[in-house]
Amino acid sequence: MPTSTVENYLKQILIVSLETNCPEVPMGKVAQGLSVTSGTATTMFKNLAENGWLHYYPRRGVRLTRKGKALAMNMLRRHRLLETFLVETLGLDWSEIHQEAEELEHAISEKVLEKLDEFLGRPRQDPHGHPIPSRGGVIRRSSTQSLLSCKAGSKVTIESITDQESDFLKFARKKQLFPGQVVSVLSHEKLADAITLQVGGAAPFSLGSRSSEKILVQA
Amino acid sequence: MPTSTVENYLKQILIVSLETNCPEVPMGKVAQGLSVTSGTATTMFKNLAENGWLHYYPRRGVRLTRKGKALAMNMLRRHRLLETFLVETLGLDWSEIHQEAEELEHAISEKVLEKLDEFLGRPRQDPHGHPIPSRGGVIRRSSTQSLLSCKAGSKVTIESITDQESDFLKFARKKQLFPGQVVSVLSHEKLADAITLQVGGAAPFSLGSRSSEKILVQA
DNA sequence: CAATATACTTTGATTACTCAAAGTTCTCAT
DNA sequence: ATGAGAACTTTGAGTAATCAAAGTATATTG
Ligand SMILES: [Mn+2]
Ligand SMILES: [Mn+2]
Ligand SMILES: [Mn+2]
Ligand SMILES: [Mn+2]
Repeated sequence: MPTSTVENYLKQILIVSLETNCPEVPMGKVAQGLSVTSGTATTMFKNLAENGWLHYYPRRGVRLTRKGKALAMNMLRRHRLLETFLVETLGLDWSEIHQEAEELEHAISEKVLEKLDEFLGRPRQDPHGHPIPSRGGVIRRSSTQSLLSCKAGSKVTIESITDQESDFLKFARKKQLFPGQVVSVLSHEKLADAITLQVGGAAPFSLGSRSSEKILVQA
Repeated sequence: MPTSTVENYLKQILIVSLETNCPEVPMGKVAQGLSVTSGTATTMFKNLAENGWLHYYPRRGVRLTRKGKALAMNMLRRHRLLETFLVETLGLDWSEIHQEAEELEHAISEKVLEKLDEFLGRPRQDPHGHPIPSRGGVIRRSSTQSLLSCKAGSKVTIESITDQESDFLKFARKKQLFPGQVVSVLSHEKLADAITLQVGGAAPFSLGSRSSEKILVQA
């Protein structure tokens, strides 16, 4: 049985590889995502490789094995189903559910997970708009476009918010930036590093590149 | 923050002290209940004492401090609310929920617990008939009478089943032995170490002392 | 009261993480 | 091509939890 630490590493590796569209993930991204030192992650990588979860190519990165990817997908499924449960059933705010799910995902059994999925009506995305992997480990491909890549004058629909920070999510909700919302891009200044948006009938406002990158959209 | 190991030790100590009606709990009962060696429990006791969770009286036992008892009661509350959720909301069988709750109790936050309690309608007992402590750590006193202490000819109501073993619970359900059921004690042979029961219109059957001790009843 | 059994404690070792700090390799810009 | 900096690895040490086995105190019982 994998420990919860192993589960967290594998899930983080999968998340980075989905984000970058590349199966090989550098050590630094994983260490940063898990808030551990680089030495810790290196040591762990050797361990994970020894146990068949991934291939470790020193100074180049890691790549999940079939077994590692299956576990990582399952963790993503757990995490996102739990987030959905916390919002839909218990009524928690979407800005506070990530940390809760981060713990619960390791404690829930396959049996309870299945019952939960059934209870929720087999949802296909979580409250942040992220796709929920199927029981077999298949996941819908996410959009490759963020608000940052939108031209002035375009009108797009928000697919997901890729930041789990409570403060950012609270801000996003206040500005009506959540999955399903339609956004008009009023201007996009490459040099000023900012875009100006309008959502619904509310007053227009601007986002920097850091923030607009976090919002994935569909043309 | 206490680790989940600390939480398990304190909860186990509380359970034994409630069962025996005595605040001082011997090391052996705790080690056995947690399936660790006696040396491990001794080492842990010194640790728990150093951190103010309990008083340790070498070779006599331990006694929870106010702080330790508060945490232990909270763990019992978590455990029993989770068991209730697993049966009432997700529809798991009462014979399989204990192990699930044993993990989940450490992963759930106070905030989620409160929402869960509200969602469940503030239940006062779990599926095995055990009282659920209030948020303030107050618990209903359990019955002191078990089926073993019942005289032949008496008719009693089952309050709770004090064994969490899946196999025993499956057997109990099959024999209609669960909280709320009315049982007639047909005979009680002290020397043969057995009682004969009848529940509802079903055929009478016998229980040994080991088993009948596990079923608490109200006159 | 002594001998024995029971309950408990101590000791030394192991596992699974973690960090800080020192060392190594690789990349890239001059 | 070289030297500076980034990215990565190694080393040594610490924490929390566990066990087996040896040692000690207390209770039971002949
Ligand atoms: Mn996690
Ligand atoms: Mn999410
Ligand atoms: Mn537990
Ligand atoms: Mn119970």
